[in-house]
Amino acid sequence: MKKITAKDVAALAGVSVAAVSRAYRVDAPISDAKRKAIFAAAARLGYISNVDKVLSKQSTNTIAMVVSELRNPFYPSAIDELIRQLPERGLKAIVHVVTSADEVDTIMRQVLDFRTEGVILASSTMTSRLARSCREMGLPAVLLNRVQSDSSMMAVCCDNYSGARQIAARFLSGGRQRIAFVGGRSDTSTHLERMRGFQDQLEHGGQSICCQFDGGFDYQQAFRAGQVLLEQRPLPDAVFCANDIMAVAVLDAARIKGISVPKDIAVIGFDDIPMAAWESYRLTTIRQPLRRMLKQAVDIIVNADASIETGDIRVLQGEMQERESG
Amino acid sequence: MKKITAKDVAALAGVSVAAVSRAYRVDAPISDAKRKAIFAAAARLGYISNVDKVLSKQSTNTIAMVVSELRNPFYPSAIDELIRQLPERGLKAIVHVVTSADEVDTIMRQVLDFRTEGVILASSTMTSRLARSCREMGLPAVLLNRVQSDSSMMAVCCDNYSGARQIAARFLSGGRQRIAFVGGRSDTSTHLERMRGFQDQLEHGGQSICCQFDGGFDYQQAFRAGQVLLEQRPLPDAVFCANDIMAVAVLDAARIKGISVPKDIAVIGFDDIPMAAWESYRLTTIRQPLRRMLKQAVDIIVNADASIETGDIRVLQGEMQERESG
DNA sequence: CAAGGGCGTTGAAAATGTTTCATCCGCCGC
DNA sequence: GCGGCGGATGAAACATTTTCAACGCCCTTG
Repeated sequence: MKKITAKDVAALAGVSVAAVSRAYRVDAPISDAKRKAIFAAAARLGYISNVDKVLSKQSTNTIAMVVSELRNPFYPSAIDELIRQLPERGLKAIVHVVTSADEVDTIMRQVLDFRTEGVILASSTMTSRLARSCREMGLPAVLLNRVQSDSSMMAVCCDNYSGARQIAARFLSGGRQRIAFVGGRSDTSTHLERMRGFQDQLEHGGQSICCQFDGGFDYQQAFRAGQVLLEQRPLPDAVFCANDIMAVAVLDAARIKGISVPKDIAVIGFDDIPMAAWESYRLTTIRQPLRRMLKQAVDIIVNADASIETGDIRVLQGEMQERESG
Repeated sequence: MKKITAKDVAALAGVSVAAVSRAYRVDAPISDAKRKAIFAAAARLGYISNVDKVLSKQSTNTIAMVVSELRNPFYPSAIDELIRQLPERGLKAIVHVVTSADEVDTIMRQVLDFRTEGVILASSTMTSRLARSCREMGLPAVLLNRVQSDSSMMAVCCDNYSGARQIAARFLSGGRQRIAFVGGRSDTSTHLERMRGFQDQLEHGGQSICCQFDGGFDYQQAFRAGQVLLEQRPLPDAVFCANDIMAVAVLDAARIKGISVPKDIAVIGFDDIPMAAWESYRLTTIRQPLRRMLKQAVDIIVNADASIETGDIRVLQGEMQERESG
């Protein structure tokens, strides 16, 4: 197959080669209409401009990570783990922090502008659309702890479902009778899976969630939810919070009300953020195997040529960290 | 002045133009010796390669931020504040997370590879060398909360010295008599300024630090330091921790020992990380004006053309957040 | 030890892309 | 209506990249 050159594009678009060259420069004197026509022709022929060639030859050896919820210490921990692992593989990392106000297109442009070997997507929202865009652009993307219905994606997850079941089992074997749940945002897969696993195991033990609250994966909101929860009568004697930040908030609420943990109420979280081990909290939780998760994520990106077409979802087991809270 | 082309470089280096072209591609078949010779000749003539031209035409509108201590929530908060401010200015952010094990050269290459309008340096170590490299490369750099002896740098700082004096004054006016200090890492300007301000004000009130501990700006280390501190007899009745993470660790240590805060001992931190406001801690601290600090930092970068030569150090006042711990 | 083959490097030349420059064209002010 | 300004354009000059044949080094093998 003959190589596509600017001349071919020019012929198809009915312009000169000079115009094609100009179309790829941001400040060049060329009309928008002509540039659009040239891009259309180039896309149809599969023309790779010189600019693209230069950029693609820049060796990056870099992996991008997209995160959105920096205030949840789980994400800083994940980043930290990533940058610890990369040097020994000869890789570097770059982090894109996005807000929920950002547009998918904006983020994608940013991710693509800074050329990388692949992207680890750990933002809580928009992940599926971002992942699809990456795929269209031929950029390997791995979802971290997000599962999409689209099973052709690549993803690395902690087994949220089974972790939540372990928590329910622990409550049941501890003889807990009135079991509450503080959820995160119901549009996230982590929330859904953790709730489902928790419910399923409770039902398996002949119980069910006695009351449920919305903590929004956020300390402040979960603290208020905890205050309400702890005013329920009869008082729930166990509560599973869908992540550690919310569990910590509930512990704080309990402390203020003088409710004893775990005697009066057991509290268990999920993630095992550094604070869970702190002396003020001693939070029992499911540890997400961050080291292995990020290793797998990087593996997937590095070997992406092989697996880019096939879905590749790896589910790793978390481990219960038994501390004093439940 | 005649434009420098690859032909000139080739002539000076005694090679063909093809070799010059190849020198700028990472995977090109060219010997290291020849590439080095070509780069030397190019540097001498001021030759701008095509690759450089293409890259410099990439419009970035992006600001880089270099951080190193993600486990201290202050830095995630700073990043968060940055990305909140940028969209309305038509800018984006990209974050480089470095470890203390990284080499300055490695980081610089990474920062430069991803072309940006400027860089905000908030890493705790190596900042001065990084800043110098940036200057050499013509990349505007602003130190965030680091001051270098080299006053020609650009920097935005919280007034650590005066904040620490406020804390000492508060201890003095509260009638505290045995006043302790938990320091961070003594090679950082934040540690030094906060200690100096604290000492100066204590001395001004006729007191001095009764005992000092090394908390390494880290929860675990500060927790152990706190345990030792709280076994001193007579027990110190006030302690200033050079940042909030360490203050929180000391509060935890006090809680375990059953020592009452602030009755038996007052604890004050510095930064006002989100956790300081949490119900478990209610930590009195000096709030770093993150919003204004980052606004100033971005201002400096955006207007860098004007001020790049002149040192520009802006010191903003923090504000005491009076909570229950001291 | 010599022949041969593979592999990385090289410069000349061909192919490709970029910039200059003269020109065109539409628009505006006079 | 006319001059002039400024952006857009293509041809051609110029610059860069790629191809290709050849070279030389090194290692294998007879």
